[in-house]
Amino acid sequence: MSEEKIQECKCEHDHIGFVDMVKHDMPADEHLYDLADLFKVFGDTTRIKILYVLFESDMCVCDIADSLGMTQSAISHQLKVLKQSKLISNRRDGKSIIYYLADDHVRTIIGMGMDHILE
Amino acid sequence: MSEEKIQECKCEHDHIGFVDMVKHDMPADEHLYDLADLFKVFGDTTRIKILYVLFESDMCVCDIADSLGMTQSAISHQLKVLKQSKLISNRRDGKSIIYYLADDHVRTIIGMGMDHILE
DNA sequence: ATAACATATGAACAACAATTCATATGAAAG
DNA sequence: CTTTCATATGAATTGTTGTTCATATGTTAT
Repeated sequence: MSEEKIQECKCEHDHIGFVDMVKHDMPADEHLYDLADLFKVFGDTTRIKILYVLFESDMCVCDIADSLGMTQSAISHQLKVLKQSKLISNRRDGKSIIYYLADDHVRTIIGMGMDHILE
Repeated sequence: MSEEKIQECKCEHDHIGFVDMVKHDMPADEHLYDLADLFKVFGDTTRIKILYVLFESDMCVCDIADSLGMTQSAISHQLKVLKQSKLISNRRDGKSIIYYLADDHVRTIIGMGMDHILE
C-alpha cells in the first residue's frame, strides 16, 4: 500500500463522505484512460486542422497535406492517430486513399469546444 | 518562403478547389490553438478525475487530493491548468480554497467524449 | 515484369508535460 | 506577532508526443 505517501490534511470538511461519493460515480479507470486518449487526439492543431478539412469534403492524403502546407509524412502519421480513435475512416480510390469523417461526434465535440473558447 | 519544402503530388483530384474551400471555413489560427489547448486540458486522466470529483460537489484541494489518492502538489498544479482554461473557479472558505465547475460546458464536453468511446 | 506514384512506417530528435520534492505564500487562530 | 495550516510554486526529472528523414509497401499504367 502506498497510502502513507498521501498526506491527510486536517481541514474540517467531510473527507469520508466525499471519497465514498466519488468512488461511486467515477467511471472505471479503463474508461477514464480511453476518454483522456480521445481528448488528446483533439489536443493538437494539426489534427484539428485535418478534421476541419474533412468537414468540407472527403479528401486524399496529398490534398490534405497540400491544404495545410505540411509534408505527406506528417499528415499520414496524424491520420493514423485519428483513425485509431475512430474519428475518421478511409477508402481506396485508384492510387489514392480517401479519408473521411467516421461520424458526427467529431463535429459535435469540436463545436462544444468552440462554444467554450468563444465564451 | 518554405513552399518548396512541401511536395506536390500529381493525383487527379482538384487541388486548388479544395485548398480555397478549406481556407474559407478554417477558423483563425489563434482559435485553432485555443481549441487544441482546451482539448489538451481534457486529455489527462488526473484532470478528468478532478472534473468528475467536482461533478459531485464543490471541494477543497486537500479533499480532491485525498479522493484521488494523489499529492496536494500534483493536484494543485493541475487545478491551475483547469482554472486557466476557465473550466473551474474557486473561492476561499476559511483556510481552504474551494474549487467548483465554472459552467456546464465541462459536463457537455465530457458527456460527448463518453458517448464516443462507448460507441 | 517494371516504372511511377500515393501512402505508410520506423528511428531519431526536439519540444513539451506530469509528478515529485523542497519551499514559499498567505490566511487564521492563539 | 507568531505559529499553524492549506495551498501555491519553481526546479528537476522522467515520460510522452510531433515532425523529419529515409525507406518500405502496394497499386496502377506501360
